[in-house]
Amino acid sequence: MSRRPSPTRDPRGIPEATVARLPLYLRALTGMAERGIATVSSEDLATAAGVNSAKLRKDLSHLGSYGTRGVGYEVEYLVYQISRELGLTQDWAVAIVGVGNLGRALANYGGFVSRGFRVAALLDADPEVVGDTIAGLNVDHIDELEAVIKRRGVSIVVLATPAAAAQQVCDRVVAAGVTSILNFAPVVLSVPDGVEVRKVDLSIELQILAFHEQRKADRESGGPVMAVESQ
Amino acid sequence: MSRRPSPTRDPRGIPEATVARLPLYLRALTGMAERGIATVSSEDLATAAGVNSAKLRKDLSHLGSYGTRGVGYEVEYLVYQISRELGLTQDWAVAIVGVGNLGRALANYGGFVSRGFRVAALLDADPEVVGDTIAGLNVDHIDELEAVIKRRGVSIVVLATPAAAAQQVCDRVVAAGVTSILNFAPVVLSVPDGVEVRKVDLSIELQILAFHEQRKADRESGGPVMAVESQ
DNA sequence: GCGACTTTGTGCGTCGGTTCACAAAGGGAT
DNA sequence: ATCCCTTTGTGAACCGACGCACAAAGTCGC
Repeated sequence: MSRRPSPTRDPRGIPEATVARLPLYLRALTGMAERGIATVSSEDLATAAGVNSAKLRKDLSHLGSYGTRGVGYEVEYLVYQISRELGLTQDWAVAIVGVGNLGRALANYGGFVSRGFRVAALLDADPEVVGDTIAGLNVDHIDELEAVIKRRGVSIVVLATPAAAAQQVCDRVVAAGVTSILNFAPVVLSVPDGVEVRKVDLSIELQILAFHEQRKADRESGGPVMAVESQ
Repeated sequence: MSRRPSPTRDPRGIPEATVARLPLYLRALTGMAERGIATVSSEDLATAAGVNSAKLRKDLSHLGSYGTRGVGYEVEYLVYQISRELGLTQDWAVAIVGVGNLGRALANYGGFVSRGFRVAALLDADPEVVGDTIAGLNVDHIDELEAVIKRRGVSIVVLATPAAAAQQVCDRVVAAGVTSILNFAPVVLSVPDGVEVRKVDLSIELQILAFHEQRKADRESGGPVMAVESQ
């Protein structure tokens, strides 16, 4: 299903890995623009973004041919092109569901709303917090979910609920027509095709770090003696 | 440098992609254990974790041969094996640097400390918050960074500082001997080899969602009609 | 004790992504 | 106007990861 022709790539089909890096390039570029830098080479931009320069050039080549050989890329122009490609020239109404510690932090997080995004609604089930004003926004009751989504044109929902509530809220959000979800709850959400879920899981990140940390510790103590291990 | 023999894989060399999924399996398994499930098939566990069953079996096979053909995996035993592999049988002291909205949320986040992790220190530069008690922990001044890390045996640092301070704090943390960092600041940290940095970037996740959202919108409106665009 | 059934562990083809290395393209100096 | 120098854009080899499909292995019922 939805097989791709494969030999000829869809001209607008930007690889997922590239999409994930474009925001990185954008951030580096806006920093440069603010410092008054007019043009930049792939080498310099790659260094600033922490990637390989060949990768950067290939990534940018998927958007079009926006560089000038022998010179580099015009910073302002590239900022515009990447912004447009990422859909940041329009602004997106974001709703945050779950106003616990994390939801509150997200609502107040400045860089979050930086470019193209606007927190348009806060929702929670706890009567204790409903009606409160956080980051200049009133907290609505979760019963209003569907109405709020429609009325304020919310197209991206951030889930910061307890794990137990996440799937249920997710279902309602999807039923209300939302197709982009950023999930902070530690559960695997199941959604129909066509709905994009991205997951941020602090606990998993820590566990991955612990794995590598343990590995290093093992290598140091038992390593040199029984120097087996990948040799 | 550090070339791998490649044909014969290091027996302890677990693929990075696998490591990233182990915490997912672990979470599903602990849930099952709590519900009193004794054994589970790769099919069921895979469904619970939201992955393909072949992938799950291959992942687990990297840890050893812990299943029984015709039966499945013993839940408790597998929990132990994965925990051990991830290094969760010991506990890790974590320091959170930057006690703004996000740092505060992290300090209070329950699931964060779930298994094997313990928030051992909070640090900040702002005299206003230094001395406060958050989540039962005193906030120390950033000047104490090196001393606190040594004294409390911190091996993982969470950076929740403003972007401008992140690299500087990172350098100090690394100089103090820490080799595992979880970075929430929207900057590309540069660290020496051997230091593991994982990055959580809310803004980037949103931008990726916006890209796909715009794509869907394009496809619906202009897609079928003027399907040209770069053709 | 044996046969049928279930489920694991894995060999192998495939695919997306990364990197190298270079030809093509443009700018600036003379 | 021409040549040299810089930097882009990309062909092609390489590499890890994914998923199919199946043989090996072990259990349960009779």
